[in-house]
Amino acid sequence: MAENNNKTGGFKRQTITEAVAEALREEILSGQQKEGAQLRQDAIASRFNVSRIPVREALRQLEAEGLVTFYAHKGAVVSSLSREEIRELFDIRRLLEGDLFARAIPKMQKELIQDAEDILDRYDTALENGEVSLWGELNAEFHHILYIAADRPKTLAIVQNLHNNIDRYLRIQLHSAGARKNARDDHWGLLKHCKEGNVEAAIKLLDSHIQAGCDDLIEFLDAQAGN
Amino acid sequence: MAENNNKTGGFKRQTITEAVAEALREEILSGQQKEGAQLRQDAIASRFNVSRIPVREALRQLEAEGLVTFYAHKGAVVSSLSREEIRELFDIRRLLEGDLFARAIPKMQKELIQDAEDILDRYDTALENGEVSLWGELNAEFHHILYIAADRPKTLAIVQNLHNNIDRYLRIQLHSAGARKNARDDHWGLLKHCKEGNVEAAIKLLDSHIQAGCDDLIEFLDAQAGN
DNA sequence: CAAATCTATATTGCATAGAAGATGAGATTA
DNA sequence: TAATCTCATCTTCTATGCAATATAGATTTG
Repeated sequence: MAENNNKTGGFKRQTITEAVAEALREEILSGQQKEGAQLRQDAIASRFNVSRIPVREALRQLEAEGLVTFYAHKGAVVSSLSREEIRELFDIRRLLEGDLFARAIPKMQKELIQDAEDILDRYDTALENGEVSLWGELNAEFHHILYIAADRPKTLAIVQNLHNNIDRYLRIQLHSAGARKNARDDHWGLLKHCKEGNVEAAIKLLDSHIQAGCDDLIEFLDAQAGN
Repeated sequence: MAENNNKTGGFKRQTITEAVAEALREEILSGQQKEGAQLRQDAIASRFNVSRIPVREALRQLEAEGLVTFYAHKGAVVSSLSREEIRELFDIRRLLEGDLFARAIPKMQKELIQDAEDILDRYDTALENGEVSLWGELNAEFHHILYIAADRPKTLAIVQNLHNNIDRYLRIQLHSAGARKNARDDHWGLLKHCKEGNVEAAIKLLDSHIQAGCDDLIEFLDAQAGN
């Protein structure tokens, strides 16, 4: 607990509440805490060597983000999404990310496209080496860099939250090699359209890319539920 | 849908945290707590006759909703939005509400349209009688009923949150009689398109309706800042 | 007189503890 | 046997208190 002790020169002071929120969020996103799991406050508190108060505050924040659900006097559990809700979140993504992408493409600088290219290269090597956790990170990083030039912080925050609510399901689906390869091809295609400034083609591809991801995921979940 | 009529003493049907969150949210939405206002925990706690713990948890939730901002060791203040952020939120509304509306119109039942009509009638009388607070409520109720048939809870929740972030600015603008009358005409037009099942015209009108609201608001804010 | 430093006070952040509500196993009854 | 009740136990929920931090005014210093 001595790592928080930045008395001099500490620009960013983090309270315990925020640190716990971040840690728990990461655990949920990574699937370490699975959907429906009970989040017992004193267990979490003793795991982080803090009291239950900052744990509770962190859980309230995650509740507002949609990642956990509170039941009065029964505690918090990791939220779960129905098929319909998953589809709905993907539909919202198509709308918002399409808008972001269309706004971003005309404003992209060369170096930004270069950065995106670097990410895709690393993505490809991660794919070959089967580094699953890296794959997810780079995928998120790539999509993020595509939208950053749009300069739309509020939209980006919503999109980020949508990803936070979906990612733990997507992570399950990473086992589908076919989906990964399709995603890779799509990504290079998206980048090509960016370079050429072809907004219409780019958006169309993004739309089908997200839709395909959704369909793959649902199919995977159904298959998993059926076995 | 928040009828909270127990002002003195104990909150009963919820946890105190949730009750405080609801009450504070309402105060911010209504403009009773203005943007930039310091939300001192002790003052709020003693005002509701509770301790600071549920107050802090409520504030964390409102933070995640975007209504307040925490500064470590300095406390929470009511969030404020720049012109650009306001515009952005309205743009997101156009996207999401357009989608909701398009999905809802084909599924609307007669009685639902009747309910919407009733709301508009009450809206008109409220307009004539100058009942400002009622106006805002009915406006929200009308828009909500237009989207409910879409059966898209996640989208609706996001839209609801967008409204929560915008409404206190809109409420300032209610003084513009012209805007109110334009809104009324738009609303009747929207309902007419619903009855006729004319999705395309309905969406187009909704889009310009929201856009006009945004333009009016920005203009109003600029004029107010300039005086 | 201005700038820096110190001190007092107010406010937040967190821990501890006890009250309130939920859960489940064993006892009791029909 | 089956259903219901009771009680012990666990967990959450909230209050209280203390420590850490920020802020403003007073004091000192150059």
